[in-house]
Amino acid sequence: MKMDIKDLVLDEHTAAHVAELFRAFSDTSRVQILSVLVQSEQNVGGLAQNLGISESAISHHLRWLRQMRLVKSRRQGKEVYYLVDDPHIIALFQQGVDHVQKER
Amino acid sequence: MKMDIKDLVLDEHTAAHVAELFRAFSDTSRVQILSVLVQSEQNVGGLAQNLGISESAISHHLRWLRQMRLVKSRRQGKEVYYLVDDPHIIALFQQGVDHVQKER
DNA sequence: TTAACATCTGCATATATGTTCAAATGTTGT
DNA sequence: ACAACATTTGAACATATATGCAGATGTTAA
Repeated sequence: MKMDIKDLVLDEHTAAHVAELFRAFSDTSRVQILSVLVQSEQNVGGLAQNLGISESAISHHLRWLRQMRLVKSRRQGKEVYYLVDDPHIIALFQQGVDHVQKER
Repeated sequence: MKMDIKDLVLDEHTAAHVAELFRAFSDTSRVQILSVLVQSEQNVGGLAQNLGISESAISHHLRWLRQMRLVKSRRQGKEVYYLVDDPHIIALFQQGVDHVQKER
């Protein structure tokens, strides 16, 4: 029997989801945000202050990450704390960071 | 001594590189292309035919991936064969695919 | 050198995306 | 209820990105 290339290709629907997942890590600001949230819980203002990005921009990114279910949020008083708690996501992200840092 | 959040944040330069790496996997067409090239060598025409994407579009993507050093190319006659041969990249990609496929 | 085929390239363009701004919403303490 | 603070939201805008098209380049066989 013969091996068909089409059997190797991800169907478009799955591929779109994979692309969407990786898109979460494809922006400099989001990478910086996630580099914190994979290690410790943090609120919007704290992130904005430490990353030098506006609170609004941070919030937009977090909304996106929340809709993708990549971060969890918890309100404590006026503040909302975010974190990444999925070990697979953390591992995936860290692997990308490691690969970049190994290249020098 | 106290733990500063700034110590957790990836510097902008590194973050930009990480984002760039993940951007390679952040487009549906590229994901489909890579889903083949992580498993077997393939040429431009073959990819175009099996993915239903124009040869020009495929070539544009491959140029990008080549510049990122994520794929290797080898010319055999008129055809140019591409593949992904870095085990870390393959693992990273596969991990993303696995995560999506586990979610159903 | 031609012809035929495969791939690549630059440009144009439509769409997607990140950020800012201003205003809205939510929360706490007075 | 009000003021003060934190976060969210939607609209507008500027930039980035994917793709098609037309032509250029590379390769082989005659």
